Amino acid sequence: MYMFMAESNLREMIWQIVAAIPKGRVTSYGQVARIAGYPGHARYVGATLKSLPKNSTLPWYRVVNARGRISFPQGSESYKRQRDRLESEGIVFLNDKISMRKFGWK
DNA sequence: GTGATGACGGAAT
DNA sequence: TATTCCGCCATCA
Repeated sequence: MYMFMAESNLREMIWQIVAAIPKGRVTSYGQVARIAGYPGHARYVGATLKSLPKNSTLPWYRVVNARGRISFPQGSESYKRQRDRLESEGIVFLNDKISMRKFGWK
C-alpha cells in the first residue's frame, strides 16, 4: 500500500538523522541534507533545527557548518550554549574551529 | 510575481 | 589559512 511512505515529512527525516549522530561527533547541515536525500538543502536543515522547541532532547548541537564552525555569532548566547555542550562531549576547539578529528559522520 | 533572508556550501582570490 | 563572492532553495512579506 504505502510504498511511498518514505516521502513523508522531510522535517521528521531530519530529526531522525540528527538523532542518530553519535555522541562526541559532529556533522554538517549539508551532510544531513544529503543523507536525507535532499542535497542542496542545507539551509532547510538549519531552519528545521531553529524551530525545535526549547525543551527538545534532539542533539541539534552536533550539527555545525561545513567549515567546522558553529553557525552563530561568536560570543552570542547560542554560540556559547552549543560550544559548551560539544566540549562537554569531548569535542575540541582550536580557537573557534572544531578539531577535524571528530568531524564528519557516515 | 518579486525581492529579502538565512543555524549553508564551494570555489576563487 | 582567511576573506570574499556567488550559487542555492524554501519561506515569507
